[in-house]
Amino acid sequence: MDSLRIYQCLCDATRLRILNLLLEGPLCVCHLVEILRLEQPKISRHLKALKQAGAVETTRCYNWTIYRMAGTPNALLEVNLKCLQDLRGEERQFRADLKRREQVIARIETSPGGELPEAIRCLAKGSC
Amino acid sequence: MDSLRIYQCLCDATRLRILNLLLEGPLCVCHLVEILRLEQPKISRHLKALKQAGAVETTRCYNWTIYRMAGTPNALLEVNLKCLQDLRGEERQFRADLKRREQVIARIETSPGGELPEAIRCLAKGSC
DNA sequence: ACGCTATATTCGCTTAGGTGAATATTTTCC
DNA sequence: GGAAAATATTCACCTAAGCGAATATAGCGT
Repeated sequence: MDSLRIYQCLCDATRLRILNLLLEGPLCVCHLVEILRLEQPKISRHLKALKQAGAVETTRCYNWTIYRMAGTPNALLEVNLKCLQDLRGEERQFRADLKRREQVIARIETSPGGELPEAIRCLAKGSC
Repeated sequence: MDSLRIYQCLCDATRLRILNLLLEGPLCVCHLVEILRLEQPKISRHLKALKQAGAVETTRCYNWTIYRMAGTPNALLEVNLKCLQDLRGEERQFRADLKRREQVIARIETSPGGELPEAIRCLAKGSC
């Protein structure tokens, strides 16, 4: 059953948190680690599951792997992602994650070039 | 997380099959057993899960327990139920179940009163 | 009250999937 | 080539949840 695969992939709190973040824009793994405050292997594993389900896509930028929402998701998935966006404000955890995301993005953008390599700044500009 | 509970409840093939059937109209457990061709305890267990998730409601009619879709489901659940309805025709298993449902309903309606007690016929008429 | 039918629950087992810890791989930079 | 950073994978363990079989409960008819 096809829809089952979608629900199985939405059926984990960490994956929902990741989707909630990526719906706002692409992120690389290390920033997801920072925002979610979870172990990196854990996040990588869930990212893999999301990718296999066709929810997210990746691009390589230097040695960062940048995750973004997939361009043309399954219809059922798409509906649920829209719901997830509507829930943004209601779920406490989602709000907290988005707040930390803002801080991280702001830091990248205002970084004088020292703290973070130039490469990663393309994220904020959407150039990779 | 609230949405997680919804997805956990949608994340099982048997429960999706049950919802697919109940979206067409109420059914009692013994008819679900007949249509789904699964063991009764298994179905009862999944019905319990669906009830706890607020997806279905029950009424007692003599000694039949009649399950129907809940009147006012959670918004996220509601969206997914609508999707489920749209998928009716596409999922092979859903179609087969609905076909057997038609046969059962027809048999109830045309039964001369002998095969099945009067009580169960209220189902088809929607009077209980 | 008793038996019958419909439904619900319990039990022990099994399996799928999540987890942390450790390690491997890939890429960049010197 | 070698070190370092970012990411991915493997492993053994653990837990949640589904399962079949057996049993319990509940309500109806006689």
